[in-house]
Amino acid sequence: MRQPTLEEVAARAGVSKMTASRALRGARDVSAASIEKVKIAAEQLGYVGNQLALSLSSRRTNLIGVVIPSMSNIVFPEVLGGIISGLEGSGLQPVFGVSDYDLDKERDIIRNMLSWQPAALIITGLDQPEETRKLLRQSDIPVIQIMDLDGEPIDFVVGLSHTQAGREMAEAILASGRKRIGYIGSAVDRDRRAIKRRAGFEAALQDNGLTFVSVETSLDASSSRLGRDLTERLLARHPDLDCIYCSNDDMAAGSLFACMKLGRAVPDDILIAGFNGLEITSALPVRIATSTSPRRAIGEQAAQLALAAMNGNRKDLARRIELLAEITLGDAEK
Amino acid sequence: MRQPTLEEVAARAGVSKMTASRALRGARDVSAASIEKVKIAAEQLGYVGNQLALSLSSRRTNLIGVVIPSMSNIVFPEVLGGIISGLEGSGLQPVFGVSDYDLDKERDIIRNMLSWQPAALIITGLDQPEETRKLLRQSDIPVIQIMDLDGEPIDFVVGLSHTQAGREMAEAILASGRKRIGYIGSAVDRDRRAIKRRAGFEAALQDNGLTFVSVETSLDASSSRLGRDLTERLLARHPDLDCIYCSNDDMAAGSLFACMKLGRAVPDDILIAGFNGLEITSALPVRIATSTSPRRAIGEQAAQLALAAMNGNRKDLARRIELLAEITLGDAEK
DNA sequence: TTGAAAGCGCTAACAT
DNA sequence: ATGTTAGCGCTTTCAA
Repeated sequence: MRQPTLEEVAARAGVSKMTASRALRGARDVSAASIEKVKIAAEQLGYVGNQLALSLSSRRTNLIGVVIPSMSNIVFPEVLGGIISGLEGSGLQPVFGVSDYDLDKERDIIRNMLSWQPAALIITGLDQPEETRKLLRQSDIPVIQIMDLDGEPIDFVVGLSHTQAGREMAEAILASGRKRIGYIGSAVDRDRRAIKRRAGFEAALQDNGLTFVSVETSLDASSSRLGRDLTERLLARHPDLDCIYCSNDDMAAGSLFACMKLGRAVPDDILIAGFNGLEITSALPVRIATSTSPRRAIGEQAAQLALAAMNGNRKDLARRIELLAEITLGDAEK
Repeated sequence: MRQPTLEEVAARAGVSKMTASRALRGARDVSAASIEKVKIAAEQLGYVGNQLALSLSSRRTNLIGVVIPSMSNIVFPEVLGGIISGLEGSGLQPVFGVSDYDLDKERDIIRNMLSWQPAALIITGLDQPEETRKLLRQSDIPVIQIMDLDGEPIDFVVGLSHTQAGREMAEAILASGRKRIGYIGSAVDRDRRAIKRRAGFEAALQDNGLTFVSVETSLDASSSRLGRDLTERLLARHPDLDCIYCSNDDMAAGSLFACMKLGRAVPDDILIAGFNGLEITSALPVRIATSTSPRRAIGEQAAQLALAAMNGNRKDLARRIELLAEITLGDAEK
């Protein structure tokens, strides 16, 4: 059995398609009697409407395309949560794609999304290759890039500087007197924001005449297990480290667990630092150092920016919205 | 500047709309010369295509609607990952909605999704009220319910019995000799699968003449922080517990952290049990007890079932696919 | 306040 | 191998 169409609703209500359409959309210029009749008919038939026809006809959709690099890192679902909440009540429907940190895949996803004529696009990062940027520029729909800030946005960007976040963490750690610092990294070939944090961190070390004493990295995605394994390897070679900077909090949690197993006192003996301020950092037996990324706020602001760009004048809107990461040394805080 | 249409591509290539359409879709009955001309024209114009028109005209979309209850519990993004992977190469595009465990919100999301004429719908749980079920039955598209197994599916269900998972964990724990068991629960008003696990666990206790010594619950969403706080409260009142069953692994991790802070030996002194088999359980300094839910497999199988139901004969497909949770007592394993 | 006509951009079905 | 016609289900536009 086919879905009933507007035409059938109209027939049953004894009015024209147009009157039925207006009644269902809550237009003003319709008599109360018509509205009543149409609503009843729609209810009886179980009318649902057809967005394909609606959108094709009206030449606009209520779709917002969202592309994130990963689903298995809780940070991105949290950003999505922020986007959903920022879109609440707007009638806009987010559509997601996951790129697996693959820029070619990202381009394909974006191309596919564009064919749905979305009202706006929210994509992660600023490092899209020219081919993708061209696709987006041609489309003429507002593009909001999120999470990063180090680079040039296509239209708008909402994020934070990871280079600076890395630098600030290094400075705080150095200020606490640590000197023999190691690094553990995940997905080192593709997590571009982690690479920026590391670069910022290293730049600050260099300013102080230091470098990482040792580095352990992997191509695997970040996980607490990986953090634990890389830490064990790192400490086996360099037991005298007094700090480990981790590519993110998943890694840092694992790093902490490794230290606990090895009987290393955190943070007195060795300081563990991550990035994101995941919920778990507030429950760990020891508070590690971390920068709390405003990821939910990024999602919300991006959603609101998308709404504003769709409606108002795009030129009037701020191109760059910088949100700050809040740094803490955890239990090593003086 | 408007997006170029197929008509414009055809004109530039010097062929009809239909030939252009066929060429772009890789149809057989088109000359190599036409294909070449059309592809070049499309490339030059930056043609993207319009899925709205395509789907309206062909009366089928490549959309799969997916409704999950939460984004902040990593389990559901992992299911989405499984769905995405199961859909890979099929040309199908998942569209997500998050219900916040709210059945009214879920109904609205489903209604909205139906208006996009999806090829199939994947929704979480079996506990939809009659109104939602009616909506889905009327739509005549395949509905795959996931995660649960305790109840009657609309069309298909892929999941596991949480009642049984709870029962099995209780039996394993009792077999290990524990007798004074407490429970901590999150989102107790809405996490219906956690409620089923608890019920199964309690049923097994009862079979052995036992009950929970004490219970601490909260309306808040599960988190390691909540697990830690509830455990502290529970142990303050009942320091003699020899086991705590937690609503899930996030809670259990927090519970473990609380025990570590309190200097309680896990698992010798007190056994901590959760549910899901989250990645973190493999990195914790102590292995807790947990049931590893096959959540990624559920996503993949649901996706494949959706594909099969769209193409083949729905009647030929298994209505219920049961996947098993793998139980472990962690370091308490004999 | 209501309706009729036209058309959104594409494909199915039927030509040729 | 290619083109023509009709139409998907709705809204826009214009007229009444």
